[in-house]
Amino acid sequence: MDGSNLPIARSTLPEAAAERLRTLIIEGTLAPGARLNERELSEQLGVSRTPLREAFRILAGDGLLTQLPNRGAQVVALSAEDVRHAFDVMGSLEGLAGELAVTRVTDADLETLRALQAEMETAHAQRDLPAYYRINRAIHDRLNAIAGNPILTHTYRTLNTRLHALRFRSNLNTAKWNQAVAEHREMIAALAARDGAALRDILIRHLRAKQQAVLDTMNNEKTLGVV
Amino acid sequence: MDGSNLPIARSTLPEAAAERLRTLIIEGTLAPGARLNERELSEQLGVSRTPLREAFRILAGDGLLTQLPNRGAQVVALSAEDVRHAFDVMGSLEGLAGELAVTRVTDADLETLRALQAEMETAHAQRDLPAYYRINRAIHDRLNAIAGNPILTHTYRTLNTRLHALRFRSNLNTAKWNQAVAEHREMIAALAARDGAALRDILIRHLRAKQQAVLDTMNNEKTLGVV
DNA sequence: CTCTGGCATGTTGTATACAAAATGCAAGAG
DNA sequence: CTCTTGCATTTTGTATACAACATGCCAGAG
Repeated sequence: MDGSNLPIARSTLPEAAAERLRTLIIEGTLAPGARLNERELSEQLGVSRTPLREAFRILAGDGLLTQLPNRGAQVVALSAEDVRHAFDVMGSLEGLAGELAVTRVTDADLETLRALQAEMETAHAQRDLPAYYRINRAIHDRLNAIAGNPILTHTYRTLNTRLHALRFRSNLNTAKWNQAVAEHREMIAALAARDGAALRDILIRHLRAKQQAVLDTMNNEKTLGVV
Repeated sequence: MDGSNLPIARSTLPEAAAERLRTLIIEGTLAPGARLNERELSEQLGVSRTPLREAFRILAGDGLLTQLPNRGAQVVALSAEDVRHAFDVMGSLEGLAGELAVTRVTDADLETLRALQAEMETAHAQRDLPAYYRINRAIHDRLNAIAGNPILTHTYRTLNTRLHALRFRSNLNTAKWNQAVAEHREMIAALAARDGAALRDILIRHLRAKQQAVLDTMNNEKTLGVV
């Protein structure tokens, strides 16, 4: 047999339910702080309580739910402080990704990234925010892949998922957006130059700006009473 | 009511079972790669399969187990490559802890750390390895606490737990041990001087040495056929 | 002898029933 | 009117029964 054994993603009910709930949480359908009734949810999802409870455990491991004994599961509500902390950690991790990527990047990788960068510039010029987000994520995923450290990727992705619900709502003013796109250009330049320290600095700066944007949005919403 | 509401650690069966299994895995009673039979384990632990399966999900979230659909749970076996990756990430995280600690450390903190350092020197002089490990862990936990970032602490601790089983077996030759103690001295000096960059460098170097020790041990055991 | 197919057995996946705990409400005391 | 106390109801926790799937063995064909 050759190496082309495609795994066929057979999923179990707990995983499927967890995936579904994850989406509902990130999209905000299940709001932060909401308590999840097992019977009710199990009926809505069409599964029994047993696999649903396993799904809860999965999501608790992801940091999307908290579970209190005899009091059920609850969607995590991140405080501004939590966001600060999470971004600090993500910055460090992405900085490491940059340092590692520099030691492993190939010309083909750079080609791919430059293509993505071009797409990003187009999306930026056309003020296409959804496309921008999509490409942005693709670039950062790519960088993580080049770094070649699965544990790093997994850790980063988990933290990122927790923040995803918030970032969905982060507003990007023109100045910040311009800045972000410029930073992406710098990133690719540093990577091409194999300058790990520079890439690390840019990535940390880049993430700090994102952090600030999210915090500003949170603060705004709080002031306006949106949440 | 005053603020002294002690939480009373009421634990549920899944958490208790997970804790128990965690210990068994770290101590090596449940060896890496071992498959866990649900019925058998549930009888041994005196719980039914339902809470045990939730325990499996918890441990899978910690990265101590892998679960395959219809094929049960299995203790994770870390490859040398995995260890390398995990230590790289831990280094980055501990480096961040150092940078953050520098901005928040108090004189009282330094006093505590110096006391621990003195204990460590004693343990080192007396060649008391268990005591050394205990104090070493206390110092690193302390540093994380000073950094004041719960998400960082949690992420670090999770990774650390995964590696714990391995470090239990890492042999420390005299030269490496001397080096490690000296690095601890440097750490405290950098922290006292509030020199974040220096502290970060020391911590990363420190962890890289530990990484090498663990990898050497793994390699030895493999050569000798211990595992 | 080797390989395939199918059956018996064991193991995991899911649903459900029952037990235990928490919650909300209402009645009564202060 | 407010606070406490006990009960009814709801909700979560655990055990168990049954279904679906995987595994290993054996028989029979080639």
